[in-house]
Amino acid sequence: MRLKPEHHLAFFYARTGFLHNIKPIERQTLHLKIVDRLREMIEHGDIAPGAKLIEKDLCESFAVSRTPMREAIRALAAEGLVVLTPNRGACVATITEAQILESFLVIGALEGLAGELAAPRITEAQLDDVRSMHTSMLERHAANDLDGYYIYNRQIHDAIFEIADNELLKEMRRIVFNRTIRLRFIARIADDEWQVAIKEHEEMIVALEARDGPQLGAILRRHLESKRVQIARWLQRQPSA
Amino acid sequence: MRLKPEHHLAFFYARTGFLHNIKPIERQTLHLKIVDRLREMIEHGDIAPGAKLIEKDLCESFAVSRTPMREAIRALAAEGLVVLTPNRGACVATITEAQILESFLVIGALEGLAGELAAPRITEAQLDDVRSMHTSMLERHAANDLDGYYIYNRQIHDAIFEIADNELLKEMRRIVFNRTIRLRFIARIADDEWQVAIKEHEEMIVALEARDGPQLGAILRRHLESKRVQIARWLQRQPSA
DNA sequence: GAGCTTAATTTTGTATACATTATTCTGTAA
DNA sequence: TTACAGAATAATGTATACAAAATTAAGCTC
Repeated sequence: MRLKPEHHLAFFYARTGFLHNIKPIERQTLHLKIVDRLREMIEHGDIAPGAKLIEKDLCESFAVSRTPMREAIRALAAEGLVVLTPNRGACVATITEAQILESFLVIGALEGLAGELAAPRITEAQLDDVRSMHTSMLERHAANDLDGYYIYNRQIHDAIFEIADNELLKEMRRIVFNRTIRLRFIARIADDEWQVAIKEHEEMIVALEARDGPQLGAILRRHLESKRVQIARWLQRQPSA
Repeated sequence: MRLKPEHHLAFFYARTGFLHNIKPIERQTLHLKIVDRLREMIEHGDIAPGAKLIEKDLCESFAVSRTPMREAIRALAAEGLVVLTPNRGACVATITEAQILESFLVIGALEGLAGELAAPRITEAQLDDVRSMHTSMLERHAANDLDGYYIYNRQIHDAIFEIADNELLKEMRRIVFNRTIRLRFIARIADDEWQVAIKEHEEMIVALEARDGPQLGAILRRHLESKRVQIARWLQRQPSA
């Protein structure tokens, strides 16, 4: 049966257990290092959404005591990557279909602003870089290499945020991404949607060359709206669970 | 001498010290309660930007041990309200003029999206509520009551985010506000700017009545841009430090 | 007194111990 | 078997103890 929007995408619920092949962590400011490692593992799906984080297991896996581990978990909870329940510990945050679609609206607003700011500021050198990424992206598309395509696609969007030169804006994007990034490891684009995305990227280059902020902002908002619709369709296609 | 954009608004640097008149904290899930209290104190300016958070002092003030206090500080650091330096503890985050202006750009993007989403969704009952807040706001303006004006102004903007019905969007706004809220306790609006703000609010009501999302979004982006310019002027006017 | 070196103190970072709350297991009754 | 009660276990929550780093103070030279 199909998942309702209010249902979770965490299809399985796993106890953490002892995790193998974990690099040891150097002493001092442990909690920051643990935060990075746990975030990486959560984003990469090594720890499933909804999985409970058992302090003891994680401590043994990382070979640290509970003090820095708890500090790390609290920090991740403040970021929204983990959910705390009093006296019942922490779970990896789950995300509903509705929340995924919500997040694309927010990312659209952020990318739109990034575009508005970036276009008037871009230097010739930066423009060359973006053009080069764009060319590489087209090559990956021609080779039907979706993973490669995504890498360059991501580079272009990252570059726009860099050029926009607004630290808070980048930070907000990072936070939103943190909560939806797992999806990018599974969602595949359809061919016709891919064509549209390419076309929108062409328009972005034109707007950048024209240093037209409002125009680039509008294109990016439209681009993210396309992605949102694409994800919505992909979720529709998913077979159940 | 004037502060350069890269200089901090934290004009004084205070050691925490024992804080008096602190309500005791009930046991269990202490760190969450401490987070709330510390956040409140930081936002209200009871602990100055740049002030170092001495664990021992804070623990004595709140009558808790270092464990939950450290967890709380780590959580606040993840929110960006506090800055950690390895082996040197935590300071209340400072904010530069440039960062303040950056934050208004981001808030503008978020409010713009909120407007786009809210206008097509608003019910007659909700519209009546907003109209009522708007009327109250106008009254406070007529009475030259700036504090009262800000309360209703805030209510209207909150209402638009509520009607937009996007949890992540609200969360992002909360995070951005957390980092700039201290400013709202000091920045005063000039009379002509006040007039402009009122006019923009009138337009917002019209767009809401027309259920015109793009229009409301545009107005809100412009409204926040006005605020940004207003804050920039206010910062210019500040006598030095 | 200024500037440096070094010891004393303070503060942060980590590990462990104890208290409290959840969860699981076991045995019994229907 | 199912349902429940209560004990046993395990997990989280908090406090304290110890280690390492940073800061401050003291002493010394010039």
